Amino acid sequence: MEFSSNLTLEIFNQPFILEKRIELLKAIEKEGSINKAAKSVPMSYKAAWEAVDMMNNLSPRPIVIKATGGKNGGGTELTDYGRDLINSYTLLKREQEKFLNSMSRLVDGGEFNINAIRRLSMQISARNQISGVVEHIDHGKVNAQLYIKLKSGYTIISVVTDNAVESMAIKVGDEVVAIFKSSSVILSTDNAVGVSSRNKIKGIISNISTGEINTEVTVDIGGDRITSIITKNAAEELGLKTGDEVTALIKSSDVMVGK
Amino acid sequence: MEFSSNLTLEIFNQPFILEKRIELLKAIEKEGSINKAAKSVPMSYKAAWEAVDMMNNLSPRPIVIKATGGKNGGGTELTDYGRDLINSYTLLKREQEKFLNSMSRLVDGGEFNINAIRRLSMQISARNQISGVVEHIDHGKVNAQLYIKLKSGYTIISVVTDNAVESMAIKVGDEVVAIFKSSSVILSTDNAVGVSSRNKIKGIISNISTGEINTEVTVDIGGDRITSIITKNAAEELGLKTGDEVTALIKSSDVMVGK
DNA sequence: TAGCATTATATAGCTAAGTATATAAAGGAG
DNA sequence: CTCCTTTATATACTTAGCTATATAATGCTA
Repeated sequence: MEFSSNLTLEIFNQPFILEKRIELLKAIEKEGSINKAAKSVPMSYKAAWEAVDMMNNLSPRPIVIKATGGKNGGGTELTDYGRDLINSYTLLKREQEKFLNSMSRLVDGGEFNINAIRRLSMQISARNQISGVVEHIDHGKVNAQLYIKLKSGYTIISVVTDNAVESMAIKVGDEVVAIFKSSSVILSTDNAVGVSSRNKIKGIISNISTGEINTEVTVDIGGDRITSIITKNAAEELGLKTGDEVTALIKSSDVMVGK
Repeated sequence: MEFSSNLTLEIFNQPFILEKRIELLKAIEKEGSINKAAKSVPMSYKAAWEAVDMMNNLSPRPIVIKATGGKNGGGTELTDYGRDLINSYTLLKREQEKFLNSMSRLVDGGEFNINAIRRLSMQISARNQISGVVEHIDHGKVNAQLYIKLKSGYTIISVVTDNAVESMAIKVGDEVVAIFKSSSVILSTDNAVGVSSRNKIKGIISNISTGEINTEVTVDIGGDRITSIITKNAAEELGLKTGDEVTALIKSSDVMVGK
């Protein structure tokens, strides 16, 4: 069984953006006129014009600028906002397709139960959720070590059961999310060479928020941010302040993987 | 902005189940005939008959049984499979709506970025994902303690940052998922009264899978199951075997929350 | 000014999908 | 066997949304 769905974006309960209209907008960007765009999609000029007009009216900001008359008789161009809209829609559409695929898989696999489905759209309390690409998998007897390359260049190692790797079908090259609680992150002001934790990530403190007991430290590691919660005392002993270079230490077994 | 979507289930690339048809099936169950059902939806008999016929043809198993002639002229009834289908669809539809709502929220909140959206549909490697209801929240200075009542009767305590509680809008009565890694679960054969961990859950060992280094122990706690990974040595020392009563110990700070 | 390719607008016609309606076939109940 | 209410099937009509097409209006260019 396959699920499908036609993701439409509504404004004032009016269909605003849908698959076909995105195609039209793309064609307009390419062709420079509603006329040619309509032919290339293909659809009638009337339908195309009405679609464009409606979108422009519903949208808080214009999506296209239309010129009637003039050089080459005028033409129609996308605004920056319009281009943003296309990109956003494409992104959301892809994400929704992933969601529907997961649903199909659950139903087909006979694993159908409300709990399995609930997990499909879930927010997680863990503060640190950094996406990266699996660059290597070390299969052990029971556990597997995933090497996740972040866009900041660092590699985070996650230890999960072989079982999990299999059931989530994680392969090298997959984009995954490294998940760990902020309380699992220990900070060090030296290079922490003598510490056993596998993940040692250097960064600059971008924010310190001191509470009565605990202190929340945000470390910028170049593109991504890691949040650590340590006791107020520890923060004071280390003399942490914004701009300092610190090393974030995370036990690889504290890192979970999301896909 | 609002996203909407018309979730259709397809078989052989043919629309199979959609909103309207579910309404029809429900009406058939209630009325006992296509005729009356069509009137109550409302739609024409022809449309109703064709819809039912198509569904029955596409489905791997019949959805309704139709009798022509006989007592009261015959009638149409749902099969158990048909009823399952309605329930499943309703469930999936609700889940999809939740997903779309999350998308709307992300776009409206201006938090729009691919990472935020990726997280919407994510599987997590953590083995233990048990759903329950929040029965109490203890707000501390930095951390909050969530008391999650499982359907097995046990209450799991999770410590997360106040921040997370707020950003996920977790309230008493919400259905949430307690998430923890199997390696965070320690097992004890006595009642572990002298142990500091907040979560002590008694259960019966339903499965033991021994590897070369680690042993995976599944504990049935009455309705839910907890998976623990401990070293092979530890398992042998405790003399664990299927059917034994054990206590699963989980540090409350190792428990994350999903919603 | 005449030419142009476009936007803007109107109108006629087509098509798919539905409604409304009529009619045959079915088969148990009385 | 006749009655009853349904399924099963066919036909004419309606409607929404589209296409196809024609025509004005526009404003730069040569």
